[in-house]
Amino acid sequence: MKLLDISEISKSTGIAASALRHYEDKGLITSIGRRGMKRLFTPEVIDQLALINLGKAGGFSLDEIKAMFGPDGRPALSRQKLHVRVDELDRQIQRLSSLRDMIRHVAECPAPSHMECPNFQKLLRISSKKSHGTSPMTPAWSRSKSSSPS
Amino acid sequence: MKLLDISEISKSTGIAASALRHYEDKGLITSIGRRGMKRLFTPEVIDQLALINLGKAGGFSLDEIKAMFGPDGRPALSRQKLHVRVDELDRQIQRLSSLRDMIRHVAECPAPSHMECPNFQKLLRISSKKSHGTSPMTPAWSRSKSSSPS
DNA sequence: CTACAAGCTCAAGTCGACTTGAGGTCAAGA
DNA sequence: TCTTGACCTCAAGTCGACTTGAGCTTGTAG
Repeated sequence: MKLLDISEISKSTGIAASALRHYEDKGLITSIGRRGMKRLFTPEVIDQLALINLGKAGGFSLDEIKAMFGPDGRPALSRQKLHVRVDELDRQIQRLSSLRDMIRHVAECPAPSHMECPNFQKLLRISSKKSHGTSPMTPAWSRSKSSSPS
Repeated sequence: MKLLDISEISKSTGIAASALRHYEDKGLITSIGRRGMKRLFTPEVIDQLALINLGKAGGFSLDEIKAMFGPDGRPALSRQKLHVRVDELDRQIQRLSSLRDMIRHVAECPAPSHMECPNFQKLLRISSKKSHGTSPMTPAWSRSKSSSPS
């Protein structure tokens, strides 16, 4: 089984070496040794990193991701808590769908100010209701860099 | 039309007064005047705040939200750009759905380490493929405080 | 009239997830 | 053997979205 050094991992995942070190510091991934001073990883970490990316895309913090599927591959959370996550995600998906519908509406509605459009108002009210379910979730997967098509 | 002061807005929306000031500083909402030194808002801002919350839930930065539906209610982005947002949201929804399925799987699969479960592997590969579409989106609506049911 | 709770401003701090920089180490090729 | 370039560590910096704190102002209840 070929062992990979940090730059190979970085190249094949697109994740910066500094970030990989950071992940190791935080215990999300593990290097299985060193060649000289350089870290060596098994190809397996590539999958783990895919999982980490997915978790991040889902808005979970590194600590949470670690708790859900640790570097050893064993979930450190109870079934119960995982199901809570699942429900949170379902709500989040609902919210995103609402938002998408509203943005689509904004893009298409000819009203000068969308706040005056009864249709828009309706969408807004609906989405407000929905979020009043159970969750105090206050997310924002901040895009910091990248994206932003001028 | 009754004018509201900052604490009334705060109470009815659950958003901290400091955050409301922050939003005004950034130009997301506008107070229509002062009573003495105290800001006065029209009830309309409550809707705007609902919209802001939705945008945040969608992972947009305050600047982006401002660009999409400004404090005056006029979208400052072209239809084109809004549609790009819509597509981004669709992809994000896909990602979240994948993640939800995987977490659900982790919660239910009896395998000692989910990475060894072919089923899980499959889910992971599928979700990796999907995100290789068009987007460089690297989100994470960090939960910082709140939530975390012990 | 005076006290006070509630607001205000402005600067500085916080939190998570990294990035950047300075200075050190080492395996491998010329 | 010497050089080099890839990697290392550790501390400090950055970014967004607020929060906190210090010190000031003011409408209103007593």
